[in-house]
Amino acid sequence: MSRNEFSCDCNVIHQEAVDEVLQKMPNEDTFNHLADLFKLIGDTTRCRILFALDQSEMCVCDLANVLNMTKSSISHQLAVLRRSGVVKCRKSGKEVYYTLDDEHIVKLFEIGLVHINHKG
Amino acid sequence: MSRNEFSCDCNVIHQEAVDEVLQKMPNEDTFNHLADLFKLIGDTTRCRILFALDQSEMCVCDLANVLNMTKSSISHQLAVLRRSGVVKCRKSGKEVYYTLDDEHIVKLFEIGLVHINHKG
DNA sequence: TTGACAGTTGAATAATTATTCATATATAAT
DNA sequence: ATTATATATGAATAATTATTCAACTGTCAA
Repeated sequence: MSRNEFSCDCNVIHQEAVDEVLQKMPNEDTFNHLADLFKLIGDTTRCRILFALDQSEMCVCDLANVLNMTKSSISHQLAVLRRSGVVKCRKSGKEVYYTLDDEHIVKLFEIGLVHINHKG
Repeated sequence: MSRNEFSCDCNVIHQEAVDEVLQKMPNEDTFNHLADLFKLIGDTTRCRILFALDQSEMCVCDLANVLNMTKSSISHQLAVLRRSGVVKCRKSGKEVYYTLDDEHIVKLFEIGLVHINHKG
């Protein structure tokens, strides 16, 4: 199936290395999920929302004030984050309160921040 | 400056929480760099290239075969990764060999993989 | 020197997506 | 009931970007 139809336009130069790496490569789904996760936090607005929610539970208006953006923008991004399962919300009166619902996000941020300090 | 011109279209509901979070928020540049880092690895092709290079030094043709994509595609993405300083290359004869040049990338992948296994 | 191969790169195309705008819903207050 | 507020959401717009295609450079071999 996947290995029988070739899209690459060149020959293998180091067959051993290629075979060895091919064996260790995770499947397509894994890479798609991995890329989706990083894509999710690869946006300034979502980064800031998640960072804020890591400090404190917040409603949409508070987030809009912290980020200095419209409620609509924030709400759209919160919907994305909610669909991906990294934040959860509870309703109380007119307001909807959001919290971070994923332990790994903060760890990724920590390593990311170390990375930034190491480079320019 | 940044706090005097308001783009948000609502009032603060919880002033204390907002102030506290605002104090702890990193600056704009930090979030931009952080988002750029995650954007960099938030692409299936680049994920696979980086994963492959973590296993073994490889030339462009080998990578094209491992990923089953054209040399041109791979080369374009390698250029992106090179500009961001996460891979480096050495030339030998006709070939150009790429290696991973960033300790943090692998750590981010590890956490990402744990994340995937925890969720769907 | 000619041809083949490895790799790069600019331009074009296609796809994705963040924000805005307008509107809709639900809750609270008057 | 009516009005104001908090939030959500669909559609449109604008910006970003991954891949393809074509052309180019540099290296090796004959």
